[in-house]
Amino acid sequence: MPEHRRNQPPGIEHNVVTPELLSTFPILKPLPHETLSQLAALSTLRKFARRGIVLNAGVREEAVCFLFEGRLQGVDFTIDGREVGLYFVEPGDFCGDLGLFDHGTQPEYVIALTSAVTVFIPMDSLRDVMLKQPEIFKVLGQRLAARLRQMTRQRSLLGLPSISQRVCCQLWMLLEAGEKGGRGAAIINNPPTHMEIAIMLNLSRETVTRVFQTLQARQIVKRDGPTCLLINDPDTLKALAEGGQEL
Amino acid sequence: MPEHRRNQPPGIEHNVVTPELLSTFPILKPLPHETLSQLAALSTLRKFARRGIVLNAGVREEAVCFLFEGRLQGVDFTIDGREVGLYFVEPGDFCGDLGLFDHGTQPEYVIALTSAVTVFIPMDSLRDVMLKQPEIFKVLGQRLAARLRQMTRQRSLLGLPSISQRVCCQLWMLLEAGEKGGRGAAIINNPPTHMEIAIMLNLSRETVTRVFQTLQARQIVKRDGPTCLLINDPDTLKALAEGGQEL
DNA sequence: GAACTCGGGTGATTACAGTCACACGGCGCG
DNA sequence: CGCGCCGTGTGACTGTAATCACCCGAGTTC
Repeated sequence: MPEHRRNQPPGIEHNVVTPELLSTFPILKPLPHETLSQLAALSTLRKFARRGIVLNAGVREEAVCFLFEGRLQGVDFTIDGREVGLYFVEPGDFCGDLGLFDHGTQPEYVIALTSAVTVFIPMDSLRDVMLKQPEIFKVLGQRLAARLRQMTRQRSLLGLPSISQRVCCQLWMLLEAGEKGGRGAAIINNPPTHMEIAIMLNLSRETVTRVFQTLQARQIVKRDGPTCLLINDPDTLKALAEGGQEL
Repeated sequence: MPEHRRNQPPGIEHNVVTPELLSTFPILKPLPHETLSQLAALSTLRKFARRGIVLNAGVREEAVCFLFEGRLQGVDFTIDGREVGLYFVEPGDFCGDLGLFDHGTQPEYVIALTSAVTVFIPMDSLRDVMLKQPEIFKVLGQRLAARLRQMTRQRSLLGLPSISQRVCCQLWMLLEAGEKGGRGAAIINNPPTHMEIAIMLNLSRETVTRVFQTLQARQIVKRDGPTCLLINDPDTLKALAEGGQEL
């Protein structure tokens, strides 16, 4: 089969994982080409439809999931079936890496928020690589630490008694995570739906909608099509998030 | 100075950190004696009164804190000053280790719930040791993973709509963490105060008290002095925690 | 032993977010 | 095309947990 090198996704169109594809992920980039080739040979490319289940909770997942395209969300379910939003996974990032460290089961579900293209790298192989390459080990440790930091922040969000403050704080965090456009206005691309925000903040969907209504009425944010949320007035949003101002 | 080897705490009475003291911590135990001696020479023994601040949030802590005696709690504060309970630290465990991985600042406060005896080991030295001893690195990674798992569980607790279920779930987790006495009855030693439970569950102290009142009235739990909580009926508690039964 | 603090216990009141019910527009799909 | 789903928008109602105010007893400290 002749290998056409197209512009962006190497190997994608044939559902084949190439070393080049793997090297698009920042964590894997420093690895020698040979190692990448070995990993690539063992890896599988998997596509998911919206709402598809990428990783199952409670089972020992046998692979780490690297996201190439789309957007994933880590979610958990309470005993009574309520959905709880934990974190988002953006392209270039990965999830399901906890087992690398402790051989345990996957603690939470990961689902596709949009249709998504992922690469599954077998956990054992990746662990071998990681233990042999202290650099990778270090970076993975850093990522783990970052996850913990993020969870701690999110947890303290939930402590906020004011509901609108919670929503504004979450918006603010989304803004920080994404590109922070120039002063005076910013954009959140592909913002989470009201429902997705709601489960991250322990709120009902309606409550989130009502907060957004108020924010829009006060011209602080503005919808710009279904894939874009304009933040007209980041300063006020920040003030609201920090409690310096009431909604 | 003649060295008296007393029964339990080696060096404690003189505020000196000995290699023996360090080796009482499971993570450090596998280290060669020489390494322990080097670490011990750099470490300091610090005692804290109840409510004392062990680690500060937002600053780059220069040492990892190992708990020898007492009980610590990781707490965060919301922007409006509300306290949020994150986790407990029991003797033999440690905290403030996140910076080992990413050189970042301490994300949350750690305070002493009781008077406490701790050993502070300089972060740089410990990091050197960890990078040289892959075994230790691995164990530290496991601990980090465990923290993440625990936070995820705790987070899903917060999603429970029923307040009493939340409290029962938390009690159940405390039971699992501690010794699980024989069938039919169990004990939680030094249980958290109502206030401490409340901030972990995003509840008010009064609400926790009321739930406890109901639990006691139904003979499911029973106070046994200020330092001991008897779980008379773990099965019912479990049912309540899992929502199989209403309170 | 008085004066504290701290943990726990209780009632009355009330704000407020959840729930339910329904309506509407866009979009994919048979 | 019509159909149904999904994300959003809105009103009415209501349960419920926070808040406030207070009390009590047990330890500490001076």
